[in-house]
Amino acid sequence: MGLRERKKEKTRLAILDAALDLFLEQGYESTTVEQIAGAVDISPRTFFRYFTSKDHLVLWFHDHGEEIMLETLDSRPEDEPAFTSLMHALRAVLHDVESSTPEETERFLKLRRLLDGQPRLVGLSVARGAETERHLVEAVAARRGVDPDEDQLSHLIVAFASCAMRVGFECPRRDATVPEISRRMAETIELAERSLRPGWDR
Amino acid sequence: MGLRERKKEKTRLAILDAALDLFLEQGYESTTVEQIAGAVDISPRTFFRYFTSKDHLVLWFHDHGEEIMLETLDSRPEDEPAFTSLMHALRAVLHDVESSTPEETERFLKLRRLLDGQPRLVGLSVARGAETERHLVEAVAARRGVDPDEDQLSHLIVAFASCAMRVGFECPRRDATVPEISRRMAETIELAERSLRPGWDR
DNA sequence: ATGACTTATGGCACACTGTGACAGAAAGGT
DNA sequence: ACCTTTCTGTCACAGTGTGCCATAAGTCAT
Repeated sequence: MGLRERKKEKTRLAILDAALDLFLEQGYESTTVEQIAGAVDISPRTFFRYFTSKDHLVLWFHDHGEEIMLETLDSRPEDEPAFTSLMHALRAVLHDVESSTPEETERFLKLRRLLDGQPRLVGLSVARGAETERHLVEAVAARRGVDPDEDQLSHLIVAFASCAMRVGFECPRRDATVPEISRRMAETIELAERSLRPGWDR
Repeated sequence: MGLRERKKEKTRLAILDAALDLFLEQGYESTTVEQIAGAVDISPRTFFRYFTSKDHLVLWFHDHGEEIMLETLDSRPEDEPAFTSLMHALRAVLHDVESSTPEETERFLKLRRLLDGQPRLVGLSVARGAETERHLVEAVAARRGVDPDEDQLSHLIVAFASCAMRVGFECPRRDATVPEISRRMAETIELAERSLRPGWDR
């Protein structure tokens, strides 16, 4: 990994950190790209080369999460019920958060604090989740050997799973620590599994 | 209802119709507010007095739907399980679409065609749905006599319900008629109810 | 009708996001 | 050192969305 790439990664994280701090300090809307760029000493134009939009900053976490979910899904046994596999994938994301560096953890918590009670941003996040769902539906349909366009159950399985994820992540309001979030998420997963009829996902 | 209000309503619908047609014709992104305003002979400034944003055009349906759902929820017996009530609320929305005027139906179908396969717009719609969910959670929590901040099950009930709604609405790709959509939605509702353990929503 | 009142509209200036194009700087390879 | 590739800043520009103010249209008296 050359100097170039290392520098880029450093810049990317610097932008992200500066932005999160500014957002938490003065609010998302009232922070401009110009301010963020100023804080890390780059031009606004360059900002848009690192993040395609201001919104993209808030969605940074999703890209990573989606990757982990798809990988985990791939590694689960073929004959495992799809919803169970998805819940494992969800736990894998959680585990990744738990085992990440302090810097990453802090970013994650800052983002959570930022989202908390800001419908506009939660909306963005949910919308991004819908995008992820499309990929998951394809993976699930492939596993079940059906056409994703025709099979409603594949859609429902993924939709229910991402509901559980969303409830688990959003529910714990106020400042929370990673262990607290983790516990809460585990509770939600259990609750979801208890709510569904055994074998519903075939 | 005075002349003023009638005129306003007429303008609002004229804007909506012109916008939907332009969107379907040349795409959402490449249609400007200026064009839409031009098509109905108002100034761009006035456009923003009818719709707070260009995106708002796409969300027009939600406002109505949310209203119906909350009303229906209110009219259901107190002791009915919450998820069942939500499914009834969903059927009420559907019924409203079925029994609306040809103009309204056409708008609905155009909107569906517009959303179809446009992640950006589906995202908007989903994000708006998250907003609705917050209101529904409050209503459901009130019915169940719990604090919405503490009770995960209330969140899960609403989340599952809105999943079912989303799957039902999105799933039928391609041009569809209202009866087809309706049938599909009924299927989804049944599927969702079959998937859940009886009494899970207490 | 005439006038007074309220509300809707248009026009203007403006801030902000996001993009294309180009020139110069930085890094990589030889 | 050189040349190539990639990154960066600057500039110009299109588009969305808002505040402000003057004017036009509607409402409601008398």
